[in-house]
Amino acid sequence: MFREVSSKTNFIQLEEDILRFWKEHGIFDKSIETREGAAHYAFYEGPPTTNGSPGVHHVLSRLYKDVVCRYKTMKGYHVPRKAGWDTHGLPVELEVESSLALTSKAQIEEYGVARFNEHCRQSVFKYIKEWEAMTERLGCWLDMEHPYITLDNNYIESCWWIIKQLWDRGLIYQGYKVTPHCPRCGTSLSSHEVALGYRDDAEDPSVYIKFRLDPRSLEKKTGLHSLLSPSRTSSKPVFLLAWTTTPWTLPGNTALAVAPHAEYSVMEGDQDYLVLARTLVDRVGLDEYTQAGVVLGEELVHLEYEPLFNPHRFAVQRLELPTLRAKQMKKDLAYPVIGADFVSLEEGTGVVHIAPAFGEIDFDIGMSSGLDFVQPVDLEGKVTGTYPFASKFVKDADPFILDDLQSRGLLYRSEKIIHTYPFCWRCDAPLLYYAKPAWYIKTTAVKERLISGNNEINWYPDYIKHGRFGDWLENNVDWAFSRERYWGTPFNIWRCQSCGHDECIGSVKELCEGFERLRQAKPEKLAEEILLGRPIRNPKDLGDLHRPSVDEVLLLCPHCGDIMQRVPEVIDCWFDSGAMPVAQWHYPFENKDKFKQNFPADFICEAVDQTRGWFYSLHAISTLLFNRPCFRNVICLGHVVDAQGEKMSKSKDNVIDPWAVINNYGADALRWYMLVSTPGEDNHRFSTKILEETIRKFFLTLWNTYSFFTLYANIDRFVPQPLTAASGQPKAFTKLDNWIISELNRLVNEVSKLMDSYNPTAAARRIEEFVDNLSNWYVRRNRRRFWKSENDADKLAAYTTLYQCLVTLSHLLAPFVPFIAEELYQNLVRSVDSQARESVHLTDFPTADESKIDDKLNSDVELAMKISSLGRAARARAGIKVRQPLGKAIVRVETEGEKKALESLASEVMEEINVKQLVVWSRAKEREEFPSNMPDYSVANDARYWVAISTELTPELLAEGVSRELVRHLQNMRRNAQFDITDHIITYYQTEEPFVKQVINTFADYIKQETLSQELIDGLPPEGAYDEKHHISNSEVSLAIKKTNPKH
RNA sequence: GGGCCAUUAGCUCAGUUGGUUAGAGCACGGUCCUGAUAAGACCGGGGGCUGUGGUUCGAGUCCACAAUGGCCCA
Repeated sequence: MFREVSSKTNFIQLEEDILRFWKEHGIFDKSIETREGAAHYAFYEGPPTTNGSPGVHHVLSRLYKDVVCRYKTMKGYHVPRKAGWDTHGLPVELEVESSLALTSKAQIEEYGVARFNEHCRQSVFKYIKEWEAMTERLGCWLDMEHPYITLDNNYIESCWWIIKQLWDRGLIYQGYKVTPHCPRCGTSLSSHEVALGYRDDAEDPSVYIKFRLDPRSLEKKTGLHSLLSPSRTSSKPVFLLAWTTTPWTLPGNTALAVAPHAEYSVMEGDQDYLVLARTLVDRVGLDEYTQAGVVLGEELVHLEYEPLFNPHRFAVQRLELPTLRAKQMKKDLAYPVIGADFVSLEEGTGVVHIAPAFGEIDFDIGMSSGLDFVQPVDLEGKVTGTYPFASKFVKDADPFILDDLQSRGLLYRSEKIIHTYPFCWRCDAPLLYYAKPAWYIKTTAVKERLISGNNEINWYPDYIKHGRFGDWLENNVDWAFSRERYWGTPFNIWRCQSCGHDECIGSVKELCEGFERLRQAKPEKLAEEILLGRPIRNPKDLGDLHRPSVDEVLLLCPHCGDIMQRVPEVIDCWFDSGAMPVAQWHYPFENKDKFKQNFPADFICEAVDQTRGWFYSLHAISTLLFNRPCFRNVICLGHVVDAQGEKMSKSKDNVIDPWAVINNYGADALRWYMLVSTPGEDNHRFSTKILEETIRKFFLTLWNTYSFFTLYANIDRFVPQPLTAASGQPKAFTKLDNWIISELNRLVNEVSKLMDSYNPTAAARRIEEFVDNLSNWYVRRNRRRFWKSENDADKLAAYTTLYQCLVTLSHLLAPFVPFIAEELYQNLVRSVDSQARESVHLTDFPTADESKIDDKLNSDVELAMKISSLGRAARARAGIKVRQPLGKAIVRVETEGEKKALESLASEVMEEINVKQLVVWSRAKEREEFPSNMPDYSVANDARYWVAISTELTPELLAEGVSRELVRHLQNMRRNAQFDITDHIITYYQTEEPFVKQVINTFADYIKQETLSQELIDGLPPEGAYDEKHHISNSEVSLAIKKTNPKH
């Protein structure tokens, strides 16, 4: 016996029970252990950043990972799933900063790095708990008992090892990186944060600055020289006119850029010449000037001009790029004019002011052209040096700078402009693009291998491979992977205080040895440091490798014997996560076998924003270390957006809490909805309305089929037997039995194929289609076989068929909706077979029995459905209820084959459209045209088929119609009276209409059988009977029913 | 500003290598069926495939440009 299944069920309760079952019996562990020794399928978990509670938009990737891994497990693979948590980085720091109400790096240092980092650690673990709870409740199986956590010492040590490998190969160097910098918070912002703070109504100066060309360099250049010679007697100075909205960057100017192929006008005024792009003269509006001539931009290149502010005069260093060595003091300094293709001729003057200390393009061109690097601003945004406007905040310095230039006649014009400018999303300070020291990994050294390795990866969808990801690799630049922050993997470089020598430390052991050498070689140095009040730490006592304690470890410089201390940076958290193939196993310090077994990954899956994030950091590190890609298959998902297609964000207040959804609708419903509604790579619009639709359409249909089965199977005490041997009478199987089994096996094939090509959406949609067919065609057409009273071979065949479908479905559904699949399996399989595996998730994925697939039968039934559909349309057109039997239907099909097919299924079609006779013509043989206006027939057609239904109502047909009418009323009454489905009754009727009485007599057997009536009594019902009055055949009929005791 | 993706009915989505009348579900109106179903069937209204050009005998499918949205990068 099966457990009784109500047609209405509480899915939430069901899921919680199953979660308990899995936990109590360790089903997840078993699903992995039982596959030990089988082919290994390596999965890498992309670690979620644990800086906040999981939202419904985080559910999607968890889901896809789970579905694929569950599928592969059922396919016989050994699929361990180590969880991982990304615990470092700015996102975590920001979360903690806001909780502690800290707003700048200075405040963090004042608060104490040790305490601050401790908060980060706490915060991370708090969110990990939430993630664990949600992951588990969703039914996503992941080994969260043994996760890798990027903050673990072992994890950090593996990262150190990687960096050391690269360091030894000369792939790590220090350079500068221009980042959007918040001067108040003292920190760089990620591009995402920058995007949060754009304002399009920022007011800034819009100023035109005159740069005086060095007369000595003018002598050399013939083009300009000859142009100017007639009036050179008056020795008017020549200026290049440049435009800027950031006057405060002018002290950092070290070059001017022009477009080599553009024309520049030389404009003559009373006092001077101004040079600017010809096409921009009118826009700038040089009314008091006249054009003296035109030169090409390239003729200006290599001219030199006088700096506005010679850094040497204001106690600011002038460095040489790319070496960053300080340059000699020079009084008559001159900077070069250079040619560059980025010079805009749309706005400004066509002469661009270049300050390599500010702006990425400026810095890049500084590096490639060997310009000077002058940094007159500190990290708080204050002007340094001895300028008249020194120590002012840059924006406040602007007017003073302009006054200064004005007084020297170097300001041509000063206006205001409203434009878009980024501000800090937290503190509103204007962001400064600022060149800061940074450490780089020379990924460009392996660029070709990065690209060729990408070709070995299967991307889903495939266009990412040569699109977003491929493009990114083609434009590869070195990876700036250091951060001037606190909570992260400490960068394992120690630098000598005296000679500047750098040493990379590759393990904790090396660190200890280095310290030991210092202690033995220079005990007096150490003592000195301690005397100076400096905390010194022996790495042996280092409980935790994070800042600030790791900063207190000093080492001995092998070159000069002085003390080395760690550089202040921590590592980009993307490096952490990209290191996981190695670091999750603490490789190479332990687990060499585990690493080997799991590298490279067979499968990873994340959202599309990871192309430049985790997908890249994995690929880059793997290529650098092992010269090969580290994942074979990758699903790249779209994002979850709200019902309007807008991004979910706290500020828009459209974030959906997954718990609210799960507690309302259940995890399976959420899973199925997210899988089916939208293909993985598209954006997922999240709508609870459509989620509800999914439940109605799929879950309730499936559930009711299941509930229908258990209801009748229990009544008939059905015992499942192998399909082929249903009571030894395979002939008992009907065409429809064979058909649904054929469809089932086809489904198994298709689902496997789609899952093998990493397409759960298409697979799930196929299942949905099958369930629809099963419920709304197979079960509906075969209902009578289940509820008839004979327990014969035909009935057994029907049970066996439906049972087989449901059981197979439970296996097919297991990866997608693990809860309901388990419920089906436990009740349908485990309850009758104690030898069966403990859980559906420990079973094998079904394989199709090819011999059961009958394509001909599939298309035949499809034709029968089509014809039935047209038949119903024809009836509806005539306005005759389906319940009213009609005499004859004439069908015209195209081919003889179709004719035969339809005739073989004639009984199904006749029953479906309720006619007594079906005549089939094929146009191929019976050539005559199908009569389009047959009297007494109602016709419906589509492009290929015609169906005509006789509308003639004979007294016999009418009588039968009335009998069915009576049956329907009695059935409804049984339901209204809340009789049990198996209750037997006595039926009473009273009517004045002799026709109705006659019908009841004629169809007594039929009525009794359908309504489980033992007797049909013409007369008053006894006390306690349930009665209703109905209009049948234009007369009033009183009906009453009363339960009897069942005979047995 | 650049790159990638998407845009098909009010909503969510299918539409194979370009080929007769562009489909389904939900929603809406009507009719019907039903002792498994919160379901289902039939009819109907509602798109001419975001727009504009092109290639072609033929374009929702191919190409170009544009608009809108999403993502990434500036």
